[in-house]
Amino acid sequence: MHYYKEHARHYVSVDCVIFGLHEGKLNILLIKRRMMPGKDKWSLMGGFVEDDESLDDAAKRVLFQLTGLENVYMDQVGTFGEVDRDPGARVISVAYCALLNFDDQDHQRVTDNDAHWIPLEDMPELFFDHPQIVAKALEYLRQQVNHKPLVFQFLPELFTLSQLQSVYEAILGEKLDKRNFRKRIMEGELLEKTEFIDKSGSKRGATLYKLRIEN
Amino acid sequence: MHYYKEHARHYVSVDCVIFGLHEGKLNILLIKRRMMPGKDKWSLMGGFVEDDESLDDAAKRVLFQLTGLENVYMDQVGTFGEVDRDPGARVISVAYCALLNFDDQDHQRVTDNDAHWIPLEDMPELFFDHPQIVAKALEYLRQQVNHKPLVFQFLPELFTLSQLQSVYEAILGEKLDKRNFRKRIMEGELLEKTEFIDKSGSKRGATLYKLRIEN
DNA sequence: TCAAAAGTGTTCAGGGTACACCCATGG
DNA sequence: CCATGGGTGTACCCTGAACACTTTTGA
Repeated sequence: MHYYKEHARHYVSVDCVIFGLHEGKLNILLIKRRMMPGKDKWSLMGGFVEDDESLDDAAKRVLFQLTGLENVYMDQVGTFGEVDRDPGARVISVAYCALLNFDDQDHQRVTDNDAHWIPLEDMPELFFDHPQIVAKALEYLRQQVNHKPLVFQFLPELFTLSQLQSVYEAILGEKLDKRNFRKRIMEGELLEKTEFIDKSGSKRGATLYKLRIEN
Repeated sequence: MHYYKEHARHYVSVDCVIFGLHEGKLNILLIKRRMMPGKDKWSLMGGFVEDDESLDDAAKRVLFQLTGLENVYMDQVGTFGEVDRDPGARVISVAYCALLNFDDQDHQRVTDNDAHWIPLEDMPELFFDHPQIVAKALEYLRQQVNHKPLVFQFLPELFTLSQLQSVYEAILGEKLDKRNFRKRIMEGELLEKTEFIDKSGSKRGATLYKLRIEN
């Protein structure tokens, strides 16, 4: 069983593109790196994959460290392995995207990690190949949003149709027609009207909906 | 710069799901493993990522070793990192799919590697998590085939519309209507009629087409 | 009473699907 | 002359897009 030993071993990391919706805009959670290489530069939250954890577990751990959240929706979006992508050492990075409800996060943890929510449109310069990683994650999100029920990850359990529409609009970056949107979303039969009314967004009040079957 | 050293390093491999079209069916190139673990079992062709090569380069190298082909269309389809996925050692595997023209391969190399083309529908039991890798690659192929001009990778430079249609049918696993297919494919304006006629498939002969602009 | 968001239907166009026959040729 | 694959057009349906007014109520 000497076969494996002939070969190189590599640092493997996970990098998380964490999406959240804040003030009607799609935001990404970025950190200021506190260590070299890239100290004080903006980057994605990442971490190394250790011996006893799968890639998915590593991604969950990293997300938990930063936000205090578990059971968050995550998907692998690609793996980045250029030899020189990290100037400090050869690191192969598996990128994940995470979708979370902005209000659920543990703000203390986020602050402690020097992390900040940045609207997509104000994206600063990022370290390494992180711009490509973000681009890939965003492409993934936009492509999947019409095929999988991803949008609900951004919302609380109960939500109004207007809120739901604004999530779509934030992700796709375009305004949608209200009547067409409601017709389409209702045909899906994913939603269930509740008895509750949200009066926070309007004087008249809007019906709150929930997902019909959990997930 | 001691930061990296605290962390584990891992074997990283690439595994290639190599698709080709043979006798009207979608085939995958599989090998009988010649070494432990998994000796004499069917598996995908893979190889370890070395220090001086990117993931993409490693995938190209593996494909070249097996088929003698360069400049083959390849895409990354996912990364598999369960701790115990390889019983011999922890190996994180980046999966690629490759699409190639069956007739271009170097048969000698293929034979030397104990590789065999197997129709998708006759897939044998595969080692490790290779069944999931194949499933992911196939899902990717089917999803992308209507968005990217992947199908031409399976064909020679000149091809008939019937050949093109049979590629779609093999990938999607269903028969298509000839008139609708031709109408749709012609509206795309990707194809250019040539002066050449292929008499090998029929007595009447069929017009040969090529891609309008290279790739 | 008015501003601000909620809620609600119809029309039209374009794309996708279903469908059947003649053509050219080699054997 | 006939078997085989090559090549062609039309009718229908359904999905997706455009579009405007009424309702409710807190301030």
